[in-house]
This record gives sequence, structure tokens and C-alpha cells, in this order.
Amino acid sequence: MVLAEARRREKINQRKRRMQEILDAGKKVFSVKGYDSATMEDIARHAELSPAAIYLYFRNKGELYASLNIAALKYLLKELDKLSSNRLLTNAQKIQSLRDVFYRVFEYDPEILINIFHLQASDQLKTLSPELLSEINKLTTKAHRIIVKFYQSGVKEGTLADKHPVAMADIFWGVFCGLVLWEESKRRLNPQKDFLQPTLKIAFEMISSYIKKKK
Amino acid sequence: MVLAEARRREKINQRKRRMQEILDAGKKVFSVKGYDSATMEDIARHAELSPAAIYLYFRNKGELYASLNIAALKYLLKELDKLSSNRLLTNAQKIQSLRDVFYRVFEYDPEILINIFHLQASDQLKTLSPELLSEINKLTTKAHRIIVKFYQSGVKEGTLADKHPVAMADIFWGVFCGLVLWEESKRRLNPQKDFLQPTLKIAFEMISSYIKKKK
Amino acid sequence: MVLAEARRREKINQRKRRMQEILDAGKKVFSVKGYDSATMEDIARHAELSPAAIYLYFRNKGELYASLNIAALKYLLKELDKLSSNRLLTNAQKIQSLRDVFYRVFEYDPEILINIFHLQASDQLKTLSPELLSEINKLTTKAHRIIVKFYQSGVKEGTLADKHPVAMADIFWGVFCGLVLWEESKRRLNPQKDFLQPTLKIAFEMISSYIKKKK
Amino acid sequence: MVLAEARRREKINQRKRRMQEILDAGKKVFSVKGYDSATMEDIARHAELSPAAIYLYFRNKGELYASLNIAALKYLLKELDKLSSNRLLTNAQKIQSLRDVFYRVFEYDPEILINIFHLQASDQLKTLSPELLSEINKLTTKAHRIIVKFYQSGVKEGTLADKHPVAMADIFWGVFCGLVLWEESKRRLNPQKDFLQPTLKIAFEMISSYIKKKK
DNA sequence: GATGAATGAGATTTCATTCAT
DNA sequence: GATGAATGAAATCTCATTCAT
Repeated sequence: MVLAEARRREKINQRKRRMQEILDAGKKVFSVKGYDSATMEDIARHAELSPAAIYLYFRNKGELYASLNIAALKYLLKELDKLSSNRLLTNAQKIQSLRDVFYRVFEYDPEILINIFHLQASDQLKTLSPELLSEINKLTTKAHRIIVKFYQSGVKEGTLADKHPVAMADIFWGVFCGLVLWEESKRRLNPQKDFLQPTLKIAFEMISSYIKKKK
Repeated sequence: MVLAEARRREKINQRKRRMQEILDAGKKVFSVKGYDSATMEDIARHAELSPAAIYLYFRNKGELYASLNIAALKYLLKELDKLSSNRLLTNAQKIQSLRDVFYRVFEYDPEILINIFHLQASDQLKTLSPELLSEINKLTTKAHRIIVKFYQSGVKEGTLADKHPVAMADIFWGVFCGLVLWEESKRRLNPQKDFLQPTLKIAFEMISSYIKKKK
Repeated sequence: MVLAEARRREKINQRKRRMQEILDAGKKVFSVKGYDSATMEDIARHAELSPAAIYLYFRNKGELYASLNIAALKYLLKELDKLSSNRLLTNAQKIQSLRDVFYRVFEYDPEILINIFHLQASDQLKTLSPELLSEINKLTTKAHRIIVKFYQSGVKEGTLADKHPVAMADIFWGVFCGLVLWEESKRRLNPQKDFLQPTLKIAFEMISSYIKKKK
Repeated sequence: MVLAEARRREKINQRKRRMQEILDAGKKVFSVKGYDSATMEDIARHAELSPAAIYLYFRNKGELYASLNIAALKYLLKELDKLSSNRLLTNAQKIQSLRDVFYRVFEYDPEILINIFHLQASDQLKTLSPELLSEINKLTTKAHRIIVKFYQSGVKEGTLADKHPVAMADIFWGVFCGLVLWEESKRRLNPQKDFLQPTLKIAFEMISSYIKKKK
């Protein structure tokens, strides 16, 4: 009895592991080739499976892709929520911490972040099922809104300079996104060194000094 | 004889005109659909031609795409060169003017810029022929180098704060690219208003105040 | 010993029961979806089994399908044989009773009859193995022949009008088949009421009056 | 000018001819293999084309299939309409003529008729696009309704026995359908002789005598 | 005996590209 | 120079069937 239960759990774990393997394979292939150019065969080869097997775990290519992006967005959201509920920090400090959050997301999974940006930056959104699309939309909006709120509260608190909060959120997001893409693309054309980290540091310093409340 | 010459020239012009029509069509379609999803049929329809006709002007899809991007990069380079050879401006002023250059390029042709950024941001690099790839690489590098040089000279001149010039060039490029893509993607999910312009303004103001030489 | 025997028998019964469950599931699914569109997965789900399990009872999809039809044909044949050996009825009465036989088969199991008719009506014959095909052929022919014989004997007996017996058998079979399929297809496009029964009644009345020996 | 026009017309005709070739190929293949088992490759081979070429003329498999059936239904309807507007015949005579109409449709194109019946008799309807489905539905209903009206008018006129008109229309249609299928299937299992014609003759004679108004 | 996992084979469909006219 | 017609190659996805457990 107990044995059966153990075995059942083992099975479920195995399934989860397989799923993760496929997600990992997809992550790698999508971020190298992009959504359209990546083939199920590619992904299957990376996961050491037959293409058909992938369909035992994901309904279709779009769903696999969306799963990847949703996972990353959820991770980002979790981090933002943590920050949000931290009562020891002022909102200005929270905004400062954004840099770390973004960077942590990136370090945790650089490829997937690039994917999110690609996804946003392209029309691949159109091929996904409406539900997944709206799920992604929802998560992105939520993340964006949290950042906006940080800024708003910071201004109210008097710890941040009075700028348009939505614009500032866009700048945060856009700068991060832009630098990741640009450094990545430089690295691709010329895979020497990776300047992302120091450049991001400077960029955030720039933002910091800009939004500091001037007396 | 002279007549023949005139006719020949007319022919060449006609050819150039057609080529431009195709490029325009490609620009629109690629920027909306992305490289892979855009079909030659789409582009042909926009150019009011048959798909086959495109092949009289471009060897294949990749070459059309690359031509497009190369044309835009060349346009950008021309503007940068103009700025570069302008002896009336300090380098700090040149850096300031970058904003206008970028923005002019964008206003003149938003689609092409989105294309360049997409190109950078992606996979699509992989499918192009090596020659075209290196051509693009060369142009991008050149543009980047000019910006770097502006900054370097500005620092030497004493008109700009002493920051890492490459990083600053990256930030210029990355911020612009990031905001364009991000606002574009917001606009796609929710095509109400277009916040790009005011947001860019704020971003450049931020950069300006950051690089101003403090006494 | 005896115990072992009992257990063996129990096993065999269990096997038969399972087989019947699968046949029932197949009957339902095939009759709704047709041979090609019905998947083993569909059938398995209906039988509350795994697809793999079906293969413990039937060599493959075609064999399951054929078994189904053969079972139904055998049932029909049994009924026809019963009628055949009934010495109390004239052949005219036997022909009359055909209506009841057909109808009983149908009432007892409408799906299977639809399956038989579909089988006849189609392509699906081509995919079956030759042996199964000839088995089905044999049974169908036998049933048909019995009906022909009824009519022949009735004519000889002087209780039925003198018509071509094979044609009359065909009409019996064809009319029944045609009405079942046609009403079924009407019902599918517009699943309100089921007119099969009253229409069949009229049709058989028509046949009856036609074959009545006129003095 | 005139030449160009002539050439244009020639092109259009050529296109129509190709379309017809594909339809012919489809007709043959579908009626031999059924909708599901027939592959685009089969059809292409019959039409001496590549599978891809078929898609230049029909959006997809279902649409090709539906076109075939719609064409046949339209032919049937045209014949029924002709009969309907014929003022020289009593409704009883029109009903008599139905046999000829059905038979003419069958002679004109036996395979397609079998296809219509298959289509009705199966769930293949489900895979077609809703528009085509409703088109087919509409045509079938219209044909059926004309027959019903013949019968109704005949009863009113006093030339036909007073039976339920819908049931009688069903019997007409069902008997025809049933005999075609059954004789076809007999012919398939045993491709000796074709008894359809004489059997149909008897069947319609039977119907005739049944619906004749008894004084 | 039963099943979850896996796959090979194949079907539909798309699309860049070519070619005769 | 332009195009309609055609196609090869590839991609997604489905499904009957097998096999280790």
C-alpha cells in the first residue's frame, strides 16, 4: 500500500522531471533560434526525445513557448511581490532594489528573459492561444503596475522626485530590456566579453541619481 | 545615341524605383510580422507585384531583409557622420544632438528602426548569409564607434563627465532601443495611446543630466 | 485441482467480460465517429482502460472493428436461422417477420447496425485484413441468401407474388439500410425527433402490400 | 488588345480545367477510399500534380471534398427545380419522374452520389468548415423539401394516396440511397454484375403502386 | 493483466523559390 | 520585366502500436 503510494509519487516526479527537461530544451532552443525558427525536432533532440513525445507534455509548440515565458514572468512577479510587502524599505529603496530584482531574474535565467523580451517585441504573440496570450498579458501588466505603484508611493512619501510614474516604470523596464538585448546582440556578433553587468550598473546609477528627491 | 543613353538611364531609375517600392513593402511587413512570419506573398501584395517579381530585384528573402536593415543603418551612419564633421558643436553638444538624430531616424521611419532592433534582438541573424551578416556587423560597429568617440572626445574636451565611453554609448543605444520596443509592444497589446515620445524625452533628459560635467 | 479449474474458468469469464466491454466501447465510438476518426484512445476511454490494454484483446484496430461487425452479423444470422427453421410459418409469414427481425436487431443495438451499414457503405473495407474481409463477406452473403430463399420458397408455395427473389432481398436489405442511415443523418444535423420508427413502419407496409399474392 | 483579352480568357479556362481535373481526381479517390483514408497525395497523383498544387485551387482537403458534394447536390437541385416548374405534369407524375431524376444524377456521376451518401452517413461532416457545412445542409434540406412538396401537392390534387408527405420523401430518398449503397457494396465484395438498375426499377414500381390513389 | 511512456510513420499544410511564357 | 503555375522541402501534429515495468 505504502509502496504503491511511493511508486505513484515517484511516477509523478518523473513526469515533472521530464516536463522540466523539455522546458529546459525549449528554453535553450527558443533563445538561440527564436520562436519561429525553432523546430519541435530541435527541441526534441535537445531533450533526447522524439518530437511526438513532447506532445505528451505540451499541447503544441505555442503552449510550450508560453509555459516558458509564463514561468519566468511568475518568477519575476514573485520577486516583485516580496519587495512589495517588505515593510522595512522606503519606496525609494524599493525602486533601488528593482535593479537587483531584474538582475537576479536575469542571472537566474538569462535566456528566458531574452525570450520574454522577444515575445513582447514581436508578433509571435498572435499565434498563441487567446488564453495563454491573456495570461501573459495579465502577468506583464501586473508586474508593470507594481513598479508604477512603487514610484507613486515614493513620490507621495516624499522620497522620490516628482516624475510621471508610468513613464518612470517604462524607463525602468525599457532600459533593462534594451541593455540586455543590446549587450546580448553585441555578444552574439562578437562573443568576447560580456559587458552587461557593469553597463547595467551605470545605467541604474544614472536612474537613481535622476529620481533622487532634490532638496 | 543620346536617346538610347536617356532611355537606359530611365530604365535604371525605374529599376531603382521598383526596388524602393519593394523595400518599403518589406519594411512595413517585416516590422509588423517579424522576419519569419512575413511571407514573400505578403510583401509582394504590399508592393503590388507578384512574389516572383521580387526575385528580379533581390536574390532571396534574407537579402531583401538585410538590404532593408543596411539601408537604415546607412541612413543612420550618414546622420552620425554629418554630426561628426560638424565643427561648430562641442562633443557634449553632439551627444545631446544624438537624441535628435535617433529621433529623426525614428520619426522619418519608425518601422525600419523597429526592424533594426528586432534584427539585433534575435535569432534572425542566424539565417542570413555570412556576407550580409558581416556587412551589418560592420555598419553597426561603425555607428557605435562614432558615438563612443563623441563621448571620449567630450570627456577629453572637458565638456562631459568622466564615464566609461563604451558603456555610455551602450546606454544611449540600449535605452533608445529598449524604449522603442517596449512602448511598441505595449501599444500592440493595447493600441490606445502612444507614449513613446514623452517617455523618450524624459529618458534623454535623464541621460543629459547624468553626463553633464559637474563643476 | 477443482479449485484451480474454477479459477481458470473464472479467468476466462473475466477475459470475456473485458472483451465485451471493449466491444461495447468500440461499438459506440465507431458508430458516432466512423472508423477512421475513431481513435483507440477514444475507445479506451469509453472502456475505462488504457489504449495499450485493448491490444491484449484485439490484435489491432481493424480486428476490433471487424469483430464488432462479425458479432452483429452472427446475431442477425442466428435470428434468421431461427426463423428459417420455424415450421409453423409460411414463407410469406417469414418474410413478414423479417421486419421484426431487422427491427429487433436494431432496437437491441442500433449502433451496431449503423456500423454494419457503414462498413458496407465504405472504404473501410479496404483497410481490413483479407481474412476478416472474407469472413464478413461470407456472413453477409449467407444472411442475404437466407432471405432470398424465403422469397423463393414463398413464391413456390404460392404465398408470395412472383418477383425476382434476389431483387426482393436486396430491396428488403437496402430499404432498411437506407432508412436507418438517412434518418440517422437527419437526426445528426438536427437532433430533434427521431422519425425512424414510423417511417420504417410505412416502408414495410409498402413492401408487404407489394409482395402480397394477388388473386 | 484583342489578343491579350483572348489570352486572358484562355488562362481562365485553363485554370478552370485544372480545377476540374483536381475535382475529378478527388471524386475518384474519395469514392474509393472515403474521406479520411484518401490523402492529398493520392489525389495529387491522380491529377498528375504535386500535393502543394492542389492548395492553389482549394483551401484545404475539406473544402475540396465539400466542393465535390456541393456540385453534385446542385446538379440534383437543378433537376428537381426543372421538374418543379414543369406545368405539364401532375404532381403524381412528378413523383414518378423522381426515379428518373435520381437515376440521371446517378448515371451522370455515380461516385459522387455515393459520396453524398457517405457524407450524410458519417461524421465527416464535423470536420468541414461551418460555412460549407451549412451550405451542404441547406442544399440537402432544399432538395428534401421539394420532394415533400411534390407529395403534398399530389395529395391535395387528389392524384396521390393520402400518406405522410415527409415520411414518403424520406422513403424515396432512403430507398434510393439504400439500394445504391447496398448494390455498390455487393459489387465491391464481388465485382461481377451490377444489379442496381433493375433493382431500382422494381423498388420504384413498388413505391408507385403504393402511392397510387385508390378509387 | 494493465499501463504510462514513447515512438515511427505518415498526413496536412505552408512557403520560398523557380520557370515557361 | 512580369507573372501564374508549380513544386520540394520542411514543419506541426496525430495516432496506432510497442514495451518496460
